[in-house]
Amino acid sequence: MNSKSDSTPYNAPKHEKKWQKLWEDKKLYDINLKNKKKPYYNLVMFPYPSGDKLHIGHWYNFGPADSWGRFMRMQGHNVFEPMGFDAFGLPAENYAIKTGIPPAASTAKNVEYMVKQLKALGAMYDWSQTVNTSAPEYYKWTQWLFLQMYKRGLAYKKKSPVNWCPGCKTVLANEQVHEGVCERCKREVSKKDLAQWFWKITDYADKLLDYEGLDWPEKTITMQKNWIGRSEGVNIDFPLADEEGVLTCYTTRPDTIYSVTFIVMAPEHPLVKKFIKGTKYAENVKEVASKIRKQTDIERTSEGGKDKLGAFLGKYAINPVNGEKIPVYIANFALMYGTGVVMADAHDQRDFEFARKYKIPLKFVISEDGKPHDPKDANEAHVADGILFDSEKFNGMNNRKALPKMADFLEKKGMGKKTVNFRLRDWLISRQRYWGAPIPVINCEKCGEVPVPEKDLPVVLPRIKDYKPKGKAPLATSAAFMKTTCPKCKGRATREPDTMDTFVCSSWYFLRYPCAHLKSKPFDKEALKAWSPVDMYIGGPEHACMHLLYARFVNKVLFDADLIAHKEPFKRLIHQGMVTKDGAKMSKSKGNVVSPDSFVEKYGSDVFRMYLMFMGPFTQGGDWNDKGITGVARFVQKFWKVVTGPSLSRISPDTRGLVHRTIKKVTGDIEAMQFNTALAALMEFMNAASKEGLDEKSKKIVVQLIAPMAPHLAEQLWSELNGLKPSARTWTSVFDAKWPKFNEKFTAQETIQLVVQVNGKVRGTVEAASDVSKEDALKLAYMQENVQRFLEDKKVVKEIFVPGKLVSFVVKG
RNA sequence: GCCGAAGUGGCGGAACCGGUAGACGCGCACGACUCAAAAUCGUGUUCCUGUAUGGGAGUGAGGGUUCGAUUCCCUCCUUCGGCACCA
Repeated sequence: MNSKSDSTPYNAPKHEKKWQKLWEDKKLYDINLKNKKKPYYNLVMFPYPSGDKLHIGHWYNFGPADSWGRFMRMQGHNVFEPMGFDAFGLPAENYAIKTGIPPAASTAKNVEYMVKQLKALGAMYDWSQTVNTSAPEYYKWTQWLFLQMYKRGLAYKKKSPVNWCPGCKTVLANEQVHEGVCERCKREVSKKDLAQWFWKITDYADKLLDYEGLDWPEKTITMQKNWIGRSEGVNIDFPLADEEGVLTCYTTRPDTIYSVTFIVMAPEHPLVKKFIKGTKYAENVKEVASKIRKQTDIERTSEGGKDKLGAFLGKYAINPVNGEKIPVYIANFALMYGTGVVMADAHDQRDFEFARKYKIPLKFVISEDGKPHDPKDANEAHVADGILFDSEKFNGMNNRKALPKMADFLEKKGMGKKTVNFRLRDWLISRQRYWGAPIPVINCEKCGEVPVPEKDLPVVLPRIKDYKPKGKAPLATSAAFMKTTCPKCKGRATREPDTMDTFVCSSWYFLRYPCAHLKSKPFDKEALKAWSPVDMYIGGPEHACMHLLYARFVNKVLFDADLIAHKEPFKRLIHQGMVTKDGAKMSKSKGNVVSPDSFVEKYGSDVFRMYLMFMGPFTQGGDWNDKGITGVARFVQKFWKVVTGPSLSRISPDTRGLVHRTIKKVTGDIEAMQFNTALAALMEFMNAASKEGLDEKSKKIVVQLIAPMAPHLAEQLWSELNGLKPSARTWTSVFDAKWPKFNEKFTAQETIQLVVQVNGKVRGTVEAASDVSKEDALKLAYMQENVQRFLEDKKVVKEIFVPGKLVSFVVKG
C-alpha cells in the first residue's frame, strides 16, 4: 500500500518553463536534416498571424499534432517538426486601412507574440528551420515559382470579373460582401471586369484525380473529386435558324435531345452581345443581364434559391435531330461552364421552371412505362429515369442505357462530339491588394509583358502610405515601385501592380521548411528526397478543395519540371475537428475568441492540451467550455503523487496484467489518433495504481506512455526516476527512450465473464476460463438460476456460443 | 441548391468485426478527515417500478434484416461544415 506521504504537489508552470528552456538550450528538437535514418516529416498547417493571436482552436490542433510527432520520435524516427507563419493576407491590410499601422509592423508584432505562445505550448518545433511567407527571402521564391509557371505556359492573363463597391471604389473579397452589399458602406456590390492572372490548374485536372498511394480521408478525396468535377458528355451543335453559325451545347444528358424545346446561354457568353446588337431585344437583355451579374453563382444555380431569370435574344436555333425551330434565351442558371450554352427541356427542374415562367412550350420523352405523356398538366420536371418515347429509333429503351448509344449516334451523324468537361476552373492568383507577394512581371511599351529575370528577384514589396485598393492594386499608386526599365529592350516600362493570392505562398511552403537555410535556391531536389513527401499533414478540413488542391497542383508541376522527385506533397492527411464557442465558429467579430494563455498560466500546457484531447476524438472537434479541466488537473496530480511516491519491490500479477494491457491500449489509441481514450486508459490505470502501488519499472513505463501527451510532466518524472539532473552528462530525454512493448502473455485475462442471453435478452453472467469450451460454457449457463426461470416450460431451439463473449439461447413455446 | 459530416445520461464522451449500452471525466448526492472551509479520500449516480433478488423501457423519429442492432439496410427529421478574393 501507498503510505500517506506528504509529497508536494506538481508545480506545472515552474517545471514547464524549466524544460522548455532546457530543450531549447540542448537543441533537442533541432534535428540534423542530413541524418537520413528513419526520417519523419510531421507537419501542421501553419497559422496566419492574426491580431487574435493563437486561440484554443490552434491548441486543439497543434497539441495532438505535436503529441503525434513525439510518439513517432519515441518509435525511433528522426522527426522533423517545423513551424512558421502564413503571413500575407487581407486582415493585416484591413487593419492597416483602419489604423494606419503598416501590415509589416502589425504582422511582425503578431508573429512575435505567437512565437511566445507556441513556445509555451512546449512542442518539439525546430525553430532553426522556420518560414515567414511575408519575408523577402521567402516571397523571392514564391515569385520564382510564378516564373516557373510562366515559363511553362501555366500562367496567363485574362479579363475576369471582381466584386466592385461603387461606394468605396474598391475591389472586395467575397467575405466583404454580405447579401450583395458592401460590409463597410452597405452599398450594392457589382461585378467589374479586370485583367487578372490565372494559373492553369485545369491542365492538371486529370492528374489531380489520381490519389494513388495517398493515405487521405475518403471524404476529402471525394470533395476534391467533386470539386474537379470530371463529367463525360457531348457537345451538340444546334445550327442557327436564319443565319450562318452554330450554338454548341454541352450536355451530360444526350438522351433528352428529342425533348429539347429551347436553348439558354450564360449572359457572359461573347455571342450574346453580337446577337442583340441593334435589335429591339437589346435593352431588355442588357437589363436582365446586369441583374444576373449581381447574383452569386450559388443564387443563380440553386433550385430552391432565387427565381429563374432570363430574356429572349430574338434568335432561333434548329434542334439537329428533329429540325424543330427553338428559341434562344439568356438565363441566370446558365454559367460559363462547358460551352456556356445549354440545351433545355422538360426533364430538368431548372429548365422546366424557366419554361413555365417565360411560357416556352415543353415536351416529355421519358416516362415510367414508355407511354407518351404531356407536360401540359405537370407542375414539375420529370427527372426520374424511365423508358423513352417520341425519340425515333430509341423509343422503348431505358434512357440510361440509351444514353451512350445516343452519344455515338450524334457523333456518327456529325451533330455532336463526345467531350469531357471539368467543373474545376483555372486558379485566379492575382489580387488587387497590397499585402502580398508582387507578381514578377514587367509591362513594356515595346515588348509587352516581360517576366522579371530570376536574378532580379525578389521584386520587393515597397512601403506605401495608402493601402486601399481602388480598382487598381494599391501598388499602382507608388511611382517609385511602378517605374522600371524593360529587361529586354532597356526601355521605359512599368511593373505589374497586382500581388499574389496567399494560397500561392502556402502552396509550396512544405518544400521550404527542410531547405529554409538555403540562400541560393528555394529547395534542393537531393536534400528533399529524405524529407518528401510530408509523412503526416494535419490541418482543417476547410482546406480540402483549395490549399490542398493547389499544393498538389504546384507539387505536380515541379515534379514534371524535374525540380523535385516526388509526385504528391502529403502522404498522410488528417483533419482535426473544429472547436466552437456556444455552438458558433470563433471569430473576432462575434467576440467569442477564447485565448489559451490564462489556462496555460494556471494549469500548465500539459493539462491544457490533455484537456483539449480529452474533450473527444481529435477529428471531431467540439464546443469549448472549461468545466472539466479540473478533472485533468486532478489526474496530473494523482499521476505525480503515484510516480514520486514509494516504489514496491514487485507488483502483483494483476497489476502486471494491467500494465501490459495499458501499454497495448495506449499504443493502439495513439496510433489511431484516439488521444481521448488513450488518456481514459491512463486514468483507469492510475485509479488502480494509486491503490495498489507500482514498482520502478512500471513507473517508467507509464511515464513513457504519457510522455507524448504530457511532455513536461514526463520529462520531469523521467529525470527523477533515473536520479539524473539535466546537467548530468548521462542525462537523456524521455523522448529518446524507446517506446515500451507489451507482452501478449500478460495482457490476456485468465477468467472472463460470459453473458447469458435468452431470446436476445441478458439474463445473467457466468465466470469462466477465457478458453472455456462450448460444452462447459453451456453447462455453466444452464446452471444459472435466473436463466432457468426463463427456460422453464420452453423449448430451446438453438444454442449460440461466441467464445469470450456470450452464450445465447433461443426458446419457443 | 450542390457536396460532406454528425445525432447516445444533467454535460463532454466510450462501446473491437452485430454480442452486458453509458468506460473515462465533469457535475450532483451522501459519507470520512476538519472548529470550519479548501484540498484529498470513499460510496452512489440513464429512466420507470420494487425493501431487495428481480422486471420493464432506452442510443434523433419510423420501419426492416437478425437469436441479438448505437453498429447493417430503407424512409424521414434536426444540427453543423465547405462552395473558388478569409486563411
